[in-house]
Amino acid sequence: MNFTKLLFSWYDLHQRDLPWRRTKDPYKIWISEIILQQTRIEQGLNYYHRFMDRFSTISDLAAADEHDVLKLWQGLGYYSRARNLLHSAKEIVKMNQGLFPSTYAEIRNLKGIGDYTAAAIASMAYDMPYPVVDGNVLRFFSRYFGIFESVDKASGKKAVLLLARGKMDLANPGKFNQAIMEFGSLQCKTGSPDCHACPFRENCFAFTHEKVVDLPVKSKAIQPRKRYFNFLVLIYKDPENGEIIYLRKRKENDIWKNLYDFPLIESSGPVSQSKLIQTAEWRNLVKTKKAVIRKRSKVYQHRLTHQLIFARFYVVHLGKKPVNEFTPAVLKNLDKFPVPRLIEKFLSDAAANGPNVLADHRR
DNA sequence: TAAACGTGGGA
DNA sequence: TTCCCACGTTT
Repeated sequence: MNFTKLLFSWYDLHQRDLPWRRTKDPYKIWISEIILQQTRIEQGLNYYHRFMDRFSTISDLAAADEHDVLKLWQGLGYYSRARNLLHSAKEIVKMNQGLFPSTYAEIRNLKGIGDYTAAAIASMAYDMPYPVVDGNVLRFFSRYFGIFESVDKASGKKAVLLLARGKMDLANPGKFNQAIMEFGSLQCKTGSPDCHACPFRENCFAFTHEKVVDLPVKSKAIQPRKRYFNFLVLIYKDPENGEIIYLRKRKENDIWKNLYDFPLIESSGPVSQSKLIQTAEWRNLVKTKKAVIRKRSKVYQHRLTHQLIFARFYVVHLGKKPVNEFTPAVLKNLDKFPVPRLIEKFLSDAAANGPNVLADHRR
């Protein structure tokens, strides 16, 4: 049996029924691919449904506020994916009257769409023979062909891409691509691949040479940078509106761009409370003498790929209305703002731990 | 081209 | 609990 036949008979038995597999709509495939890029299917599924309910067409998305797109994306991480989706939707409306482009080159040109996603959309929506090379395909083919170059380097990926082109079923590019990724994901797994029941075992280099555990080869992980965040959760009890909390929109080219957190004093190492309140930054943020530190949180550790963040939250009740550049929000509207997981976690802890420290009980 | 970009599953 | 790792694109 040839490669495609083996693959398809495996796929016909094992494929999962997922909404984006039942459509040829390039918009739906696009959205699902972007969500699934760095996200597991189980988690991505919910986001996909919510996204489609909220933005059912490209024009709907193009007309959205970035704030709302980020809010919908909250918790998924890699927020540039959401910003790029919006950017490209606007581009499609402007350049192509809202019609999704239909050539590989045009698709590939959209912001947020790289080699993998362009191939996925072109093959699944239009049945064009562009092989997808995602993490699953890299793993499977590096084992199957015995590729010992690092698959997270350009040369290793290129080698796999060339071999994938040779295997591609030109009659069914969409099905071939879905099948090969599903195979890598479910059968040729990272940890303990099910070689015993694998239809390709006889021709698999790694299996026949006992190199399954050695492949694929990856470059070594990088050391995360340590950062120390001292957040100031400034609360002012407004006579009319109740507690106001001050949020900061992150603008710089840094993590969580365009999401919200709190006024922040970043330090080069851990800082004690007594040292912190002596700093110029603290005095600049807490201008009034009538301020009370209501709570100092535990240190939250938040690990990103390249950063290890140690965060502490100081809940400060201000005695008088502050004048500052931050975004005021009443407590009940807090959940309208897109925030990173770290902030979400702090807020839910604050709400869960007895009397809400964010509420001002003084009279 | 190497580094940046987040989160969560699972060991 | 902590640690390690997976997942594509951009710059």
